[in-house]
Amino acid sequence: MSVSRELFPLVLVDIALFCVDQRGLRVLVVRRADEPEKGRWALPGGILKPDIDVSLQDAALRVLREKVGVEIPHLEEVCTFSGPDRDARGWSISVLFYALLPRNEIEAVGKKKVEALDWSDAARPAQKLAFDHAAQLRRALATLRDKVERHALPLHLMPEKFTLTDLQRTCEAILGRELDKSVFRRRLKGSEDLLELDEFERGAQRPAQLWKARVGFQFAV
Amino acid sequence: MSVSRELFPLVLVDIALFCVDQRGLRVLVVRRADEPEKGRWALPGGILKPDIDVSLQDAALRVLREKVGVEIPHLEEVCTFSGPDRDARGWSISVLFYALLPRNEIEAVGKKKVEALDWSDAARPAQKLAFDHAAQLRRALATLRDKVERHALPLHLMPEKFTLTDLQRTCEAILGRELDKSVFRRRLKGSEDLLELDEFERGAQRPAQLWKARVGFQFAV
DNA sequence: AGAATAGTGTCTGTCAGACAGTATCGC
DNA sequence: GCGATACTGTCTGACAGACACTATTCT
Repeated sequence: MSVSRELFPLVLVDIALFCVDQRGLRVLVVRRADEPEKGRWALPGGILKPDIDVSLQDAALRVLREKVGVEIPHLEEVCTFSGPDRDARGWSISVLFYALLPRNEIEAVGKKKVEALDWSDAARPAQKLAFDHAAQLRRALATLRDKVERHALPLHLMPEKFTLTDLQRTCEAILGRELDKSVFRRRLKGSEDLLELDEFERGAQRPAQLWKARVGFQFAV
Repeated sequence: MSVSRELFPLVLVDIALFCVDQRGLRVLVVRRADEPEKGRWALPGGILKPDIDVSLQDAALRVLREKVGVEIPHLEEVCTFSGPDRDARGWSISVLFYALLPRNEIEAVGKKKVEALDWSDAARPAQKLAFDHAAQLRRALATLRDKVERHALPLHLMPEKFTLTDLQRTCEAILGRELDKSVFRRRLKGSEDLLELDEFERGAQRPAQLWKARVGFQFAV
């Protein structure tokens, strides 16, 4: 069966892949290898393939696997972007997701890939992004911030074991502001998703207790 | 230009159109006039038409105009539903929106339309809905409730002039629980979006002061 | 007067912010 | 001991819930 191309929009998925490193909250950007906008920086994205994807979320996971080389533990839909002029190929829809990458997997990103990629400042990306990806990034960041602001714990960004100070620094990186230690820890007392370990991280000063996320925890309020 | 149909998913928009009447929060359902699922009840929806729509939101407004016969003041995206099996026509994407219809425009709905439609209980629809529209309705309702729970005022559902008791009943209908009058009114004191009028609604007992929404108010927290 | 609805006042518990204070490490 | 980091205690103000109270109308 063949139909007119003009009757069907191009369907894409784009992903804002966030991580938190020493510099703060970062987002992955890749240099486009193909037209349109070849050579410019953009959020990783790709065309939906109905023959192999079973859902849009599945397509986003595949794109991350193919272009970035990692399995992502957490992916969430943000919203759609659509219209006749946002992509040179014609009427298009982008379904935007955001994903969270654990701190200990940052190094693995892009290992087997040839395309240039960069971890850019999520709030103020150094690169001018292609398409409407600057707006997409703002929306993804706002959605993520809103969730953490509403007291969801971004445990997907943490390694298996972490200290509460680690977790606080991660939240601060997302929100872009400092949190009060006492308030933060008081809130955590009521969390079902945190498990206390009998281990301590020994560093330069007083050892800090280690915690881990409950298996099957939800990134929710 | 012609391309294989299998490479392009069907792109649809569906809308949960809410109103509040004497019975509570209702959602519009229509009886499908065409295959697939002909004769079954569903949320109003339609196929994106890239030749006339300039965005998905625009497509949703057009569908409401065509199938329901009203201009909707407020439309908001909820999320997408996608996959190969949710529609008999093949791999499909539905972008779900919810819309709010002012109390005084309920009567106008479906006047010039032949298709059967019904205002169904939004929390417990009487009809068994086609496709995955039952899940879509649950998501739309959850999104709307979340917003009102977070103290957004559903002014889009109100007529031009209304009493605070009216507004409270509307919030209660959405949330499915009663609110405390004193708490509700205390909150409204700080609202920038409400304007006091020098008019009163005279009813069976003590007259109630009338209010109106600020022009250009946002349905936000 | 009494019922009904509109609108206000007040007590209380919870929780966030602020910040001081204590504990335990390395040096 | 001293600096640094981990962790706790406490005061306060904002606000939500509960509920009693006053105000104004109709019958």
